[in-house]
Amino acid sequence: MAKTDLMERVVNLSKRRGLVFPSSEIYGGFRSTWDYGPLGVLLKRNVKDAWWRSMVQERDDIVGLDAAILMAPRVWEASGHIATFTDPLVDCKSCKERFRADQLPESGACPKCGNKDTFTEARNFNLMFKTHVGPVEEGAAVAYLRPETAQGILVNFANVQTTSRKKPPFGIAQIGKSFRNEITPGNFIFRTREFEQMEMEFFVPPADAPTWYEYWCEQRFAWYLDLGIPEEMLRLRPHDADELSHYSVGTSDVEFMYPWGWGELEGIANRTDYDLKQHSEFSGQDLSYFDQESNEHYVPYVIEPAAGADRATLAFLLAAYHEEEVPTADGKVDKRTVLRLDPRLAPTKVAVLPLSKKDTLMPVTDRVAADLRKHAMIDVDVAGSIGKRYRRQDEVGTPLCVTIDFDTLDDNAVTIRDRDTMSQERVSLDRLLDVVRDRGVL
RNA sequence: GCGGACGUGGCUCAGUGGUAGAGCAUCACCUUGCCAAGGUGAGGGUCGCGGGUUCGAAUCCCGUCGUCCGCUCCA
Repeated sequence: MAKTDLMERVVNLSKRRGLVFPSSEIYGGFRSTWDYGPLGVLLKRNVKDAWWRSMVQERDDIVGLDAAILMAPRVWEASGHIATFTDPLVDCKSCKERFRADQLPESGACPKCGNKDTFTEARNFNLMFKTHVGPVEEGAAVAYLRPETAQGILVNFANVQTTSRKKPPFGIAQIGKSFRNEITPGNFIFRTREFEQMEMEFFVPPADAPTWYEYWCEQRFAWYLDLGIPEEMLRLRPHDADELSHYSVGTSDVEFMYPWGWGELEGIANRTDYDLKQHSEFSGQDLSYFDQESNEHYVPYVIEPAAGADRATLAFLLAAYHEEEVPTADGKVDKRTVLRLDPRLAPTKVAVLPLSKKDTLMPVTDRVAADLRKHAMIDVDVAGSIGKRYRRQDEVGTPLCVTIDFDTLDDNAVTIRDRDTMSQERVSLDRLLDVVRDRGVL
């Protein structure tokens, strides 16, 4: 399939099957905003849950946090966001090129048109959303929507460290919304002004920072592989020195082969002790750590894997989308659309399908559904032919279908049908949960 | 922000001045009973939004919002 088509089809499927809708659609939409529908919210939640599980639940050196989106404005002065998030920009009226006003002397005239003094007034592009706290819009009451979740973690370093009794190396993980007034959002949910981040700040002794940086690059790359993204669609790209952020001495991006080319999925940065030192200075609080063994104070270095939940969701969708040809009963070829999502990410885990919606099959259908429901998101579908219902489930990536037929009433068994192989297996209802669990679906 | 293209029912699209159509999808009933699209019927759009021209506009003009592509930008 042509790559340009893939994006179109995934956007189309998202709308058609209730994964992602344009926000405020009945009002004509609102740029850069998207709403996750009934299936989309499940998919995205599964992505976040998988991240949280690997970061927090399955480790004893990382703890969680949920910090406020609104923070003291001084936080952003200390972090450097107020200074570096604002770019005065001008446009050349002749050739339409855009320049940073503070770099005009270097760039001289437009390379294209050669004209001078044809620039528009400098306008400030502040990537932070500004708002006002309290009823009066005064300068003193200004506040910002956080442009990254990281600062909520960094300013809580001492709180978390003392209450959790963790010692470096240890990390704090957080999932939450961030906001950036991007000049050019686009590519569906890839770049939006409101987005959700999955960030973890890992605090380490300064000397160990390079080692941990390498470690997290490998870990994070492996996470995407483990959840089903093909290796050829992933790469780890170290930043050149001139593209490093103001806080970083080393950054690598985990990039995904989107239909429009390689694009960032996650960035792993060595933020050094920049943030903690800045916050120490601006807040007046000591944010160093005292190491009993070496008997010395130090400000930890921070290794930060920062992932985008929306980008990851999009990547998993793109990687999972397949259209394939299957033979029909009468020897012809049929097309089926299937999302080959890892079962851990699939919005619906099991579909319960009575072969007939005649009254005789409904009581047992209800019982099976009630049992499965306690363990996972399921969908009961009684409408249309059984083949049609299989296709419906394939299209949204449901790993398993449990089909109840008239024999079920006699043998107390059902048919389990697999999304990927389309194979079927007869399973006793007594063993149903175990079998579903064995398939990695629970 | 600039340039170009586009915006018709849930989806894909036809319809270029005389009050809107198709396929798919959805729902009901029937049929079928393990891999979609068999039958009958039903619901659903005033053509992104606002304004203008006209006796009359989805169809022309202006504005606006949104989408895509290319720039620009992009911690």
